[in-house]
Amino acid sequence: MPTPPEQQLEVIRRGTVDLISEKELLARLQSGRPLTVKVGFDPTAPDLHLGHTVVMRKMRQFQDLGHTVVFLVGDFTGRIGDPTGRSKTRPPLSAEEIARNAETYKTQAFKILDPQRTVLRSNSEWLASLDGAALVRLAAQYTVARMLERDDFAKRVREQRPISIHEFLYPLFQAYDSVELRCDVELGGQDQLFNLVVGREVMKGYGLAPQCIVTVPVLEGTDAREEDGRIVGEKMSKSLGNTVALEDPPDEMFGKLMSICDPLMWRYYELLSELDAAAVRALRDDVAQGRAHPRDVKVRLARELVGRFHDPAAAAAAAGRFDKVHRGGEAPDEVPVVSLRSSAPLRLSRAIAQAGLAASGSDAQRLIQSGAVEVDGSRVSDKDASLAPGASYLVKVGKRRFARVTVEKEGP
RNA sequence: GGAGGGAUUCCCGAGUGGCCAAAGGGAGCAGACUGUAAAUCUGCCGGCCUUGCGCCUGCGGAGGUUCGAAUCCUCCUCCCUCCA
Repeated sequence: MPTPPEQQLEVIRRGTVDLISEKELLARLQSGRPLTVKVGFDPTAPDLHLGHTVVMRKMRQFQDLGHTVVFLVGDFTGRIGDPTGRSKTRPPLSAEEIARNAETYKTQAFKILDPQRTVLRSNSEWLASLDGAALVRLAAQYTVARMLERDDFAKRVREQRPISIHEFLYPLFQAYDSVELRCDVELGGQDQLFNLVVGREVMKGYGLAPQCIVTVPVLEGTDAREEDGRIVGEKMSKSLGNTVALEDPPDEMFGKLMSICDPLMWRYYELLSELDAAAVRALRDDVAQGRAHPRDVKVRLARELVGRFHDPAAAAAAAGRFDKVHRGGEAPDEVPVVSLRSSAPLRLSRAIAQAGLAASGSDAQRLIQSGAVEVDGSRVSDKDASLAPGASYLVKVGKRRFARVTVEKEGP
């Protein structure tokens, strides 16, 4: 029993930024056939993170409404890199790497997507063999002036910074993917709007009905901060190191989520939580009125997300350990055990470095001098301190790096 | 094809012969404060050890000048801008 088109539109509209256009989309929904919905993913970052899940949840909604989602791995366009002015042409990935990344995508993506309604494709399938004539035809579909409307290009023109010709190919190729797949809808992050619009124009040039466009908000990374009541920060991205990866172990995922600033927590609730808007608003009111502690509300968020990508039991356990280690300052149940050998007293700085708690001996000395090191529960601030052989020590560096260091006597 | 500008420690960016492991900012780490929040303040921020006003590595690459070079000279590599 298919959902009525108007109702489908309602579901699709929820939480989106752009929808071009509702009228066109409604008409396609009314056709009654399953629509082809394309979403592109960069092949160089096989670690999916929470940022990806925003769009993936929207994909899932389409699937639940009976449509087909094409999970398109941009292995060919990945060689170019979406133009940012920074990126260099990337070396093509080997067939093995592509296959491996695709595999990783599959296992991670299906934590959210419905495998039955997902088609996995790679755009090298058709782009790698595109010949000169085809390229000319494609390039003829768009003008330089319109290309320069793109923010990033416009900015570089203004600043007289270089733009390589091949960067123009990225949006064109992405558009060509839509031609090849006869897309009804292309879905992406808000930052993709330009590329998606190019897709519409190019499709028209090929005599196809232009795809509808749906964009969702871009999730800020864990390092985003509040400024003048607004959230300011780069998008979540692996290269910026501000992600919460789906594959992060429970403790790590929990810890990362607890470290976000309060205003960001609401953003995450809005874009990632199962709670509906009203429930989130209620939580927000509770915190504002002092009825709830922000920390507890953040714990709730962290547990929900860890529970979804692992399981509720793991989430509860992670919460417990978090409390013990970070609130109580105790050592976790399992600390790495390191065994070192020495005949004479072993310098503490050296031991810390060898145990992997610091980058180098010099670094360890600095940490000791700044008061970051505890041995068996008491702070050591003498950089020349040493550990006697034949004993075991609990060494703590910083707030949460621990190791059980055993110094074994070494014979002559 | 012609003219000019540039390459500095993780990033940006000072530095035109010794006082430079190299200003300043960012990032990062640590301490204080906390809710392991965030913001703020403070410190650190190449490596090694026999911890010494010690040694080694370091300013695109290779040579050279000099008692001494990130700073001067030569060649090379790469990048950018403008003109055509």
